[in-house]
Amino acid sequence: MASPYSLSWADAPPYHYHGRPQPAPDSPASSDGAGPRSLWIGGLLPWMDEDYLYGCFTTSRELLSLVIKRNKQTGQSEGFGFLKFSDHTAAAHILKSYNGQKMPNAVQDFKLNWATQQPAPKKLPDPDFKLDLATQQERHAAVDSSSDHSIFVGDLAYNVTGYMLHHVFKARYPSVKSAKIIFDKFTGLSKCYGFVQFGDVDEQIQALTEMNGAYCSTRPMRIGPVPKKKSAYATV
DNA sequence: GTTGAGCGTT
Repeated sequence: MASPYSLSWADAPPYHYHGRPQPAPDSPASSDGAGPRSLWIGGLLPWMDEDYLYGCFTTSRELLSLVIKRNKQTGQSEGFGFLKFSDHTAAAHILKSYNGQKMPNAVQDFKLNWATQQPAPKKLPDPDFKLDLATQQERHAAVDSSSDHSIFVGDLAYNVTGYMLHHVFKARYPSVKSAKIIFDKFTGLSKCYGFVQFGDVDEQIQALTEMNGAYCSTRPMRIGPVPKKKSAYATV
């Protein structure tokens, strides 16, 4: 008999193991390694401390430091932190290979992005600071554009990850850009719903009807339109 | 039954 948990279609992520020793990062021609070197990591659960994160990235010798932001009064993790690497290339590699992959001993995926650089204390901004502004603008643009062509996916099983959801939709709709599961910040458990973002509006509309009732893992999904995100700030 | 998450200290 087949295992009820056969999730072969949501197989292990491709980039998870870095078995080969990597060349020393001491290449003097580091001009091509220029650029941002800090990553932001979010979606952390309260129990995920520095040791846990170091354990996640032991294969990266370019990881210089790691910090989790904590509430100064309570000492509780604020759910995000920063990873600093010795060069841009290493950081970019970690971002690409880890982002969206499943976190060890947790149900959720790594949520990584470029960090906004140090909040420039009381100095005049360097010319390099433009880079940071550009990065920020890119990020905001990405957020803004993420509101279009999304669908709501409910009735998900608890074990469905963003990776699985993405896979199920991407198989039918090539324009799928992203899929995300909403997790409870404190328990880390799935809230059993998520969002899938399409690049093509026609595929979005098709999916609204075609994927309603389709199975992901053990349950039929319920598809719905996404209401406008609460726009706290009017476009005035 | 269900409608979202985001950037630090020296």
